[in-house]
Amino acid sequence: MDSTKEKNGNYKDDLLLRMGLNDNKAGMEGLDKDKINKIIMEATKGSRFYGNELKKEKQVNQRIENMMQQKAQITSQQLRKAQLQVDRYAMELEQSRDLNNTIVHIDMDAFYAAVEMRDNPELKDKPIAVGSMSMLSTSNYYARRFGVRAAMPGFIAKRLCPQLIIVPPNFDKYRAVSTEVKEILADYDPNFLAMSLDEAYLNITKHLQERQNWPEDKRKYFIKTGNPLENDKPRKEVNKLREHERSISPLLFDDSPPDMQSQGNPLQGNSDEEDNPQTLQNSIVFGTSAEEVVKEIRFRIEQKTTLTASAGIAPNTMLAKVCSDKNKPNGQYQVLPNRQAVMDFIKDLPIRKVSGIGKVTEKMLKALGIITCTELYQQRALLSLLFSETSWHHFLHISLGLGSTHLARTFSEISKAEEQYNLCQELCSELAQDLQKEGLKGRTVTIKLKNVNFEVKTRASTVSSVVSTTEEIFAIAKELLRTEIDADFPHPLRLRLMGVRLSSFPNEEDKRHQQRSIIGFLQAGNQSQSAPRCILENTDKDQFLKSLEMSHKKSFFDKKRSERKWSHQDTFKCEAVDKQSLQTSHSFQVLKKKMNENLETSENSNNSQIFTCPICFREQRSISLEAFNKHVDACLDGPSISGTSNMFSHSHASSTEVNKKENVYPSFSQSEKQDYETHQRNSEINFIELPETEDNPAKAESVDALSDKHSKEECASLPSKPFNIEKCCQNSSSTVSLEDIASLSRQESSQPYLQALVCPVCNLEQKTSDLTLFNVHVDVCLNKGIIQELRKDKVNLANQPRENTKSTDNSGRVQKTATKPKRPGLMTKYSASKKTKPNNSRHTLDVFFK
DNA sequence: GCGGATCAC
DNA sequence: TATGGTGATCCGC
Repeated sequence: MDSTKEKNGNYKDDLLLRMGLNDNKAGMEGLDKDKINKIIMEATKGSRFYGNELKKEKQVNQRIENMMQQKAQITSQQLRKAQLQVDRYAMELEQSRDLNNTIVHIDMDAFYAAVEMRDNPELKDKPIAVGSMSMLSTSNYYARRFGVRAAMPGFIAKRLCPQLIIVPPNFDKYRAVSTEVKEILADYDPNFLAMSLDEAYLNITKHLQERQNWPEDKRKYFIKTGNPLENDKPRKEVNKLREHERSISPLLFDDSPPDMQSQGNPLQGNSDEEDNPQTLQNSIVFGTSAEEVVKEIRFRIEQKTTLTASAGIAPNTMLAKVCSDKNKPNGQYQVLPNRQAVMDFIKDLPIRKVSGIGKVTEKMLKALGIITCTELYQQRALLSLLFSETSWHHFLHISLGLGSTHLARTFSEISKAEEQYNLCQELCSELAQDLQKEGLKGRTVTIKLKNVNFEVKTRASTVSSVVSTTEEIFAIAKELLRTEIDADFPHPLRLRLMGVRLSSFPNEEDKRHQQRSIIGFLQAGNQSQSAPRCILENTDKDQFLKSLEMSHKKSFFDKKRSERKWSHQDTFKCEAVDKQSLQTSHSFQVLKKKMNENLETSENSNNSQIFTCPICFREQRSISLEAFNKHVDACLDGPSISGTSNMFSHSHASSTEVNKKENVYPSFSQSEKQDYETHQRNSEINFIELPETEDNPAKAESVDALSDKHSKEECASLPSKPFNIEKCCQNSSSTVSLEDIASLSRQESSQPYLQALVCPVCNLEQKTSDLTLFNVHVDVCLNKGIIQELRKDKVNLANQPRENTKSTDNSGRVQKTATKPKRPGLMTKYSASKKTKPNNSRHTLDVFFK
């Protein structure tokens, strides 16, 4: 939603600068900036609101003054030290740069206003805003020419534009439209992350991979024509026709830079001839590239809702968000997944464009002469001395063009026995349905439990006769679960994942059938027959992935700390029996087929494969696939849970050290690294940084903060506390000399990929030299397909804080509100401290979406 | 821990 | 006439 932060400056940000503002030419229609500012100031000056704004500004100015004083005291020696420290971290970040994901940010154009205009043709070609005289939520582009913006009070807007029509918000309607859009988005990423009614992130990496093999008719869409039979729909036919015309207009499809096509996207196989949608008479075929996918998404949104969306495509969320703004409205933009493209894009980007940089941060950085990301990077050493670690880490991420490469959703653990039983039952029900579809019955019920520390347990029970109904399966699963709950009593089981599996199918037909599935691969080593499995993760797999990604940078202790904290959210809505679920089901079939193909390939050529067990992360060299599967099953089913856990953690701790080694010896060959890592694994846990970190809570705190910054583009609060250089230097690894760092700096641009590893599951080359990341990939390949496809929205939606929650508290602090819904009567901070009278004309920019 | 500041929508 | 509401994090106290 367009809120206070809008492109050409924003309403509140400029409020205090309006007195002396000058630039800007007059628009064709509407007002020039001078005039706008004048009107706003006249309406504002002298008000209590204005007084408060002045007060707040003073505080910020004071902060800036303090900062400048601190800056004046910094010695050149301090600065040099800081530079080393920061550059070391920058190199770590650079090394972990992940360009393998394709993230899309979708943003509906002037959403509320667009909906109102769509449904009331009289509003077309008129300046409108949604909201009240007290506050506007959004305005259409016509009104924006008069300076009418979101977060502006309606009465001021009226002064700017007397003919402005203010429409009261109709959230039910917006929600309904939003649902329509989200149904489309789910086709491309069932785990998409909705930030509000009009904004969402998608990770289309997987979709792109699958799409490469799609026949044309799967990418073909018919253009809706003005069929009189559809006139019963509320929308006016005239709109449809007009929108249809626009759907294939250059505006929709010619919005990316010309160089985009030629540079090519590594994710796409057969690109060129398909890069432009082929428009036939009444249909349109989209290509297989990311750009084409996003065009398709936007086309479908427009066809379905007659509303337009803008989109950004990039290797991470931070960039994707900025991109979606670039060609707004009704446009898209891509930053190609290579470092140069990212850095070029970032180069002159004003920091204020980045999500998380608000007006205060902007102002403080501006005082240091920092406006663009390049300047942000240039001043990195200084920033590390003036800002908190959390903040400068965040800044460094931004200035390197880094951001989240996956869509983290957060969930709370499930630790109440009752909830666990309920969950279990639901999973059994789900499983029973799947079994029914497949016509299967089995004798062995297995539950899989993963606790908050990622320790995995599987417990199975085999009965004498086959079972298949919810009740039958649950009866067995419940007992297995009860045993586990009882075993930990009085401590609760703190679960983040639960899965139920049925196996031991009686006949060959079932066996053959199952062997063709992904599950067959997973279980082939353990049982001659394999099983459909229904897994629900109460934390998103991506979240898991995030944690693992982070792990190689974090000590054992830090990892454990962050693992402890998972707040709660899931939003993917599974619609009942409609087109949606059919498509989902279809995509599952595709996945299964693909996995099967990969399996065959792997089997044919597995003599020389090196597999990495996704559970213990140990490499299994030169073994057969069957043996590998046996190993995985042993890991999964093995009784030594703590052992598994240790290996898990240990492996990551080792990887951390490997990374350090890489820093020191960047020319390490892959085999040397593997040997090194093996050695580390075989040696004692002395690389787990537990004692050091425990003794040094400040560091633990900081590493957590770092993980926060990795995981999401968070707002950076700006304390005036200087960064403690001594402590930091002390904390840095003593094995890295300054010369090493210097030599590394020189190699900054050298090729980081030493050798490609081949994933044993998807059989695709993973261009990373980082074994941990590779293992993460394998793990995801193994689990994600099943989880994403079979996971249903079991989490009680009523318990969701709200859909656009984007934050996870994995900082180790006590979580206050994330998992439980606020009670309606609760006094909010705002109403308790400031609000003087109830606001009856309440309207918000975002609303719970369920 | 709590409350203020910041940020997002 | 009149300048939102809510959730989240960070940080100072």
